[in-house]
Amino acid sequence: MSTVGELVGTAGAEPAQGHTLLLDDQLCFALYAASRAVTARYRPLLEELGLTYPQYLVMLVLWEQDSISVRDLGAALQLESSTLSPLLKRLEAGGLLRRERRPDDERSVAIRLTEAGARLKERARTVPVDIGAAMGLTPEQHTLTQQLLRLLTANVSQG
Amino acid sequence: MSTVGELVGTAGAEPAQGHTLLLDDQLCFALYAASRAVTARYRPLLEELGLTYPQYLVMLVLWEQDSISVRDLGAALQLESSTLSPLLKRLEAGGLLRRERRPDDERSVAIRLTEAGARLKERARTVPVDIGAAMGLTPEQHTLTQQLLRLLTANVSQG
DNA sequence: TGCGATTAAATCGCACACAACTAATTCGTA
DNA sequence: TACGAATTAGTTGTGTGCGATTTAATCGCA
Repeated sequence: MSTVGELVGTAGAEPAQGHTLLLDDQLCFALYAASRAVTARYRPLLEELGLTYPQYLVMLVLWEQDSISVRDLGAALQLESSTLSPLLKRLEAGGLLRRERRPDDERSVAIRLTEAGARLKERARTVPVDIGAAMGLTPEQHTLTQQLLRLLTANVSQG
Repeated sequence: MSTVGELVGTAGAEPAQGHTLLLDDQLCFALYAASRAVTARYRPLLEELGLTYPQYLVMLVLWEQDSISVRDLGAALQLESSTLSPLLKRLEAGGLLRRERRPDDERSVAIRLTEAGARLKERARTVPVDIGAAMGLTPEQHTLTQQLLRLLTANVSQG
C-alpha cells in the first residue's frame, strides 16, 4: 500500500466511523498509538543530542525564532506554562537556553538560546531526514496526513 | 475543505517533506498536537464517567474481551506494564475491575470487570458518537486518516 | 490617580509513559 | 529432574501534560 489512490480505493472495505466501542474502530486510538510510536522512534536520535521529544520541539521553535516569551512558546506548541516552566528549567540547567524577565514587562520571561543551544541546531539537521525515512510515506501521503491532522486539530480544538 | 479530493488538490501548494527544522514542516508535531487536542476533547466527556483517556482505552478493551492478562492488554494498547500496573490499580480502587493471579500460571494476572465496570459500558455508548461529531471529518476523511495513521505506525514501529 | 480586573509565570497535585530493574514463576533442556 | 533462561508483573526514577491555584506585574477605567 503506497499511494493515496490505493488507500482511498480500500476505504469501502471497512465500515467508516463505526460509532462502536471497539478499540480498533476508534480513530482516537490510531492517533494516540501513532503519536507514541513516532515519539519512540525519535527517542534514540534525540538522546544523542541530550533532548527529550518535547524539549526538541521547544528547540525547533527557538532555532526559528530566538528570544520568545513563554506565552508565545506555549501558543506555538499548544502547551501550558505548567508544562513549559519545568521543561525550560531543565533546558536551562543543561545550558541550552537562558530565561530573563523582560525589562519592559516584568511579568513576561524571554527565552534566549545560549551559544551551545544555537550550536546544537547543526547536530539536529539530520533528525527530520532520518525520521522522514523511517515514516516511509510517499510525499503525497506525507502531505495528506499532515493536512488531515491539521483539519482534525482545528475541528476538535473548538467546533 | 471537506473532501479528500480537495485535500489532495491543494497538496501541491506546499513543499512536501521539507526535511527542514521548521516546526510547521514537522509531521510529528501535527501528530503530537492532534493527539493532545483529541484527548482534550474527550476529557469532559470521560470525566462524567470518572475515567481518564488511557483508562477509557483500557475499558474499551475490557468491554470487548473480559478477563485479559496485563500482558495482552499491553499488547493491545502498546503500553508497558510499568504504565498499566498503576493505572489498573486505580481502576481497581474505583471499583471497575478486579485483578487476580491466574491459578494455572501464577506469573500472569487476569483483569476482570466488576458489575459496575460492565454497567459503565452503557453510559459510554454516546462517547464515540460525540467525538466523531466533534472531529467533523467526512466518512471518507475519517477512514483515510485512520489508514494513514496505521501505515505510519507500522512503518515507524520497526522499519 | 487609584484600584479592581487582567495577564504572565510558576507551583502543586495527579496521572500517564517509559527505561531500567526486581521478584516470582515457569519453561526448556541437558 | 535440576538448573539456568525466559516470561510476567510490579517498582522506581525521570519527564511530561494539565487543571487549579498562587504571585507578581500591568492594564483600564471611573
